[in-house]
Amino acid sequence: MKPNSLPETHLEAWRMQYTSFWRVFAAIESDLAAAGLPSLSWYDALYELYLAPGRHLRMGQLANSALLSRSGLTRLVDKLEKERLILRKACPSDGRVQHAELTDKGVEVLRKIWPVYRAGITKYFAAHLNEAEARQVAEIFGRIRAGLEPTAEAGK
Amino acid sequence: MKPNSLPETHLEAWRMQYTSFWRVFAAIESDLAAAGLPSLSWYDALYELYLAPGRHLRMGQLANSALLSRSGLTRLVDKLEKERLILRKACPSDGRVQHAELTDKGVEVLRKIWPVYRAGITKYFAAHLNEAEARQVAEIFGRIRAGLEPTAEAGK
DNA sequence: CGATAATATTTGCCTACGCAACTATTATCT
DNA sequence: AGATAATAGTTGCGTAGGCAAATATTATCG
Repeated sequence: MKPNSLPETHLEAWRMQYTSFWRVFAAIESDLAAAGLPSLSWYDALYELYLAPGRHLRMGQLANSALLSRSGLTRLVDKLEKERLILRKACPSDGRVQHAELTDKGVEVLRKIWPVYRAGITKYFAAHLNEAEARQVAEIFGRIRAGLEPTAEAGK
Repeated sequence: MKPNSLPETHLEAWRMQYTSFWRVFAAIESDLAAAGLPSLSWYDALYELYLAPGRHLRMGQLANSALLSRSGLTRLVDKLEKERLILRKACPSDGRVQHAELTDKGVEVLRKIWPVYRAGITKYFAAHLNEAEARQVAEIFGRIRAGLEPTAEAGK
């Protein structure tokens, strides 16, 4: 597709996705706040650590996974560390590197957030999709995401 | 769908949309900044005014359309007004109401932003969808959005 | 081996934006 | 009409997060 060619249908798809995303996102954040829980950025970071082997990641990797800039991640990790949800560990083999490691308390918090987050995803998003549509959305947005993976920048 | 029932497929759809949205959004914002252009929040507000009959809207309506809180919109309008892209007009029939009205200079700025925005949508988003998929995405996210329209809150 | 470049993280500074409180105006109730 | 409630917008204040510069460490090149 040429860079200046954007069919009306595709533009409409973008617009719908754009506005619906913001509304769903705001609704979920609002539910979390109402339940006295931390916001999605905390969840994202904790969850990425939860998935990581050994429950730890380098700061830079975590920044990428958690969709933050490096400086943004540093501040977030400061707060998570102050709450003892993660801890920083210097890397023995490379003095420049810090690892963020999920604590048991961090796992607990993940488990507290998830029911509210899941209910929000269900109510605001999933309730409007049937099974086939969900599969298609996952596939389509998987493709879109793959076009922008940080590692794909090599061929730039 | 029960609020605690979230099939794996639907969750995967959410995750893909979530991360791909943030990446595409960041890429477009980055392109705009690199071109010395204002960010999408400016575009959104100006464009909503452009669409509105008479090219003006009440502050509250504009806040909804532009996906901002009322206070956030007030600050944004302050900046747009300072750049003469819009102007505030008191409503003659209701002293509480202010209208934001798009100026010709505002239209010009919209026209400057659009090519870069369009190229970003095309490259990062639309290039990965065929026609049928685009139609489906528009329809699905239209449904999702409809579930969260501010006006739909009445039945709450 | 020493100078220079590259890399990982942090810090200074700035902007965007939300919530709650405030002001001004209009609607409602008696 | 007068008191009270509702509504529209703005402002005070706080937090999140980005960019560019600073720092610390490691890799590379002569």
